[in-house]
Amino acid sequence: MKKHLDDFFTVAETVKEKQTESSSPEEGLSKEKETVVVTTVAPRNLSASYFVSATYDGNKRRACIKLYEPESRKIYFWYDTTGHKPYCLTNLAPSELEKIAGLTSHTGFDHFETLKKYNSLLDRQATVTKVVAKDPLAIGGRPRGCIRDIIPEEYPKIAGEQQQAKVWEAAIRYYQSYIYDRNLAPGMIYKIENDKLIQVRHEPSEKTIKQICRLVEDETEESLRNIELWARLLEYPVPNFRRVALDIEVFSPIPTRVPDPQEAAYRVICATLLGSDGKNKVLLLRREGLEKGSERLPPDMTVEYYDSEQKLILEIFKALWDYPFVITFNGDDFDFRYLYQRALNMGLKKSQIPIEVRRRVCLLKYGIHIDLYKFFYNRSIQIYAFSQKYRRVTLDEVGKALVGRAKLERAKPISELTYTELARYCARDAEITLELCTFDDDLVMKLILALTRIARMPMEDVSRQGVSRWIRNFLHHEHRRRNMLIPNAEDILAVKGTTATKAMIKGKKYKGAIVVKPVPGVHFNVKVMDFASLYPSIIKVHNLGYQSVRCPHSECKDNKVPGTPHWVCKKDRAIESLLIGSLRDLRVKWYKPKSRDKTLSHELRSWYYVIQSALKVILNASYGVFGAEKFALYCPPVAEATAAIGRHVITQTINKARELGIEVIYGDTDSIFLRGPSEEQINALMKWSEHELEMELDVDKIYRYSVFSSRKKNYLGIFPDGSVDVKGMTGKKRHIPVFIKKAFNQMEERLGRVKSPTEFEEAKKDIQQIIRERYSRLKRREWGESPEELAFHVVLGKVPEGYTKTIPQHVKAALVLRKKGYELKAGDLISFVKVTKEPHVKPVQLASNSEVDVDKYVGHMHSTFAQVLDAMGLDFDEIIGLTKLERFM
DNA sequence: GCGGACTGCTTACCT
DNA sequence: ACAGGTAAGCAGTCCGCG
Repeated sequence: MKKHLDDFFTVAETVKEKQTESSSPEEGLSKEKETVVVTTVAPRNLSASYFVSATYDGNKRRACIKLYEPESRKIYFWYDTTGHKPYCLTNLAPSELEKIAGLTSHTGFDHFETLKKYNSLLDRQATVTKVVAKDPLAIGGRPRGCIRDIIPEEYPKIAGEQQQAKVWEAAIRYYQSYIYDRNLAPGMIYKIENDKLIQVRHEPSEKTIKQICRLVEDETEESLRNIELWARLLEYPVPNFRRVALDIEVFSPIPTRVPDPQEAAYRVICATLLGSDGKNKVLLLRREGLEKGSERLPPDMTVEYYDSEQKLILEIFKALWDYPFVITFNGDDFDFRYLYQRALNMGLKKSQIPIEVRRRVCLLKYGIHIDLYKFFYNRSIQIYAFSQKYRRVTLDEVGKALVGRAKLERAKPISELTYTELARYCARDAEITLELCTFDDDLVMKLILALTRIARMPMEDVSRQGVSRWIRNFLHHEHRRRNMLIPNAEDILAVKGTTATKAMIKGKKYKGAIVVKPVPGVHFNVKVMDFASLYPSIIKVHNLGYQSVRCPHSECKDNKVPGTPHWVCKKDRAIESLLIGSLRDLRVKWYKPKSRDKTLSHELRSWYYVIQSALKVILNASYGVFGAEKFALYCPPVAEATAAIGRHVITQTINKARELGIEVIYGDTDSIFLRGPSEEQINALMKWSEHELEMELDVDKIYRYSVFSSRKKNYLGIFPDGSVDVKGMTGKKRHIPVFIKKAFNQMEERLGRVKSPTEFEEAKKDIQQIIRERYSRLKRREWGESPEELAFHVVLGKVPEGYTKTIPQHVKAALVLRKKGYELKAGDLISFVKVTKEPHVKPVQLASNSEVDVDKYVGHMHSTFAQVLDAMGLDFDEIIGLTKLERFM
């Protein structure tokens, strides 16, 4: 039954039919086109395999699950055998629906079912009609004539104002609907027995799950059950992913221009296939007059020369039919799209192409395509999983930051490289790509798998979509599991309304967190306490969710949210509160400590680290999504209530600290900075928080001393080991010239050596000396051969034409570059120097030392150091030797 | 016509 | 396409000034 790869082409059957696979609003319309189904249909019985993806097969008209069998390391397709069909729900009875023109006669219509669902917005059972269809496109996805549009459009014509027609759950992708209804768990292990998909239990983890449940025993029974469900998902082992990294190079007649994949007008001249199984092959296209070159290639690399581009591409395709996982960096928008179009251009049949091109993504017919560009582009991943280690999402920058490997420098355009230069260049890209998903014991693959399990979505989707989709999906799943109607966003908004508080920032929807004005000065022996996951804790403890905030019960209206007109339900637990609360508890009480537990095996610890990172990413976004308009369960009062309770919590805590005689020198959102608190005072505050607020307040950091000016979000903290925590200081910001940063770093180093107030006085003198020295170097114009170190580096937030209101300096510099023939995109980093002549900026590449505006740089030094000097009672101008009178002139 | 006070825009950062 | 709050620099505008 296990078909060998070489048989694929023979099994492939071409079916001329409307393409009906996975309709989705995001992907828009599928054009009528010839589709090919290449099947590796699972045998009637298949051993334990990982559920890695799900789709809808338009030809078979059934859900299709992709299973990765870790022994053979192959993908098998299992097609639904339960007869599950796509549907949507409506409030109209079948008798009413039958009157609607074009509904029961719709070609995709199947039948009606009447059922009961719980409407959580109104807290009552509702009778709804399930409109079952033959395929998902009949429900929605076409521009006109979908069941979900016909019902609200046609019904008023026959019924007038009597009743409003409502449709629910019509925009859920079919394969997601299938996953929810069958309570399937993507990322988990299944086997096939007699064509039935059966989940496999992993016995060794049962013990662990009992342990976890004991750990959180204080919770309600419902929480406990929910925690157990999550724990079962997360405790399962991870497979080894057999994968190949792919990178291609394309000829381009214009060196600065990347060929357009829509046209694929130029030859594919090189490709690298680098497998996790040792495959390491560079494919080169023979071209006239091209030199071999003298570069040495790695000994384990095989180089193959091709006379025909078609053969080269077919060799790539062979790998795409073979590997269960294919990794690219930007394959969605370039490599796969280009290969697909190029293959069509040369007359290959779609059945010979292993790629499925959609509007925004490129998927594989056989395996799973992970586009790491999309994954690393995800802001939450960037910030919370990789703590901003990379800023711009380029292979070079992410590679350097995470695996310490940069792209190869290239002196010539791609098209002019010799064979060996080209091979090395392309191979390096593939190496970085593969390493990005193998480093730290497959961290990235494991992270994607953990998120797949939590979010209940296919690996392809979870690696491409944002955190709001992940959260939406696990909440949707929970709705279905509990037979709850999934509300429409506009209904939530209509019932719950908007916000009532006034934001500090113009244009924001509601008031956010509190930042306490710092006490300026140098404070020794500082302890920083903070609430573990403040907002998720609030959501958990205060039962926040769209159904509970402003619930329909009059008896709950006295349960007010401080500082708002909102109230919270006292009767029913909101599912967001339950689920986010469970995830919080699991992270804080189990996964985070376990990820540091040295008694565990390295392997287990690394998996626990991955899970705690995945949970961190989700928890950090779990409050924000409720205030995000695009979130499917958008509910501004929930976000507003969360922030309001947060303000209440921090102010109460500060008050209590003062009551206990502790001096609070600063605080931001969920943290308080305490000067010289005693052990007893700390303990008293922790106990109070536990009892009064039901929140865990812990000592997060200890500073030997800290340095505050009067600025918020701006301080230095010196740890006991002498390392320095720098927050918000200009001297550390990415855009500031290296020349200024160097002096700032010197100062930082000096501060790290200070152990006592007496020593601090010594350091003050040295710091003044550091500043004086840098100042006079600037005045003497001693910064090196070129003004490189004086360059500011500012990211272009949008294309230069996008700046209509003002033209900031970096844009002015960018426009100069453009004139010189540079191509500029949003996200590009512009480096420029401040010069004396109009328009006072110049791209660093074009600037010379003589035109530098030294006084501007003195000004920048002034403001950079003022942030620290203010705290020390020093003045920049006095340090550099200006008298008060001179400053005036 | 000019300069200071002000607002708004933009980027980078903090939680 | 998770949120709001803060700092800083500059662009552009308004207003007073015999």
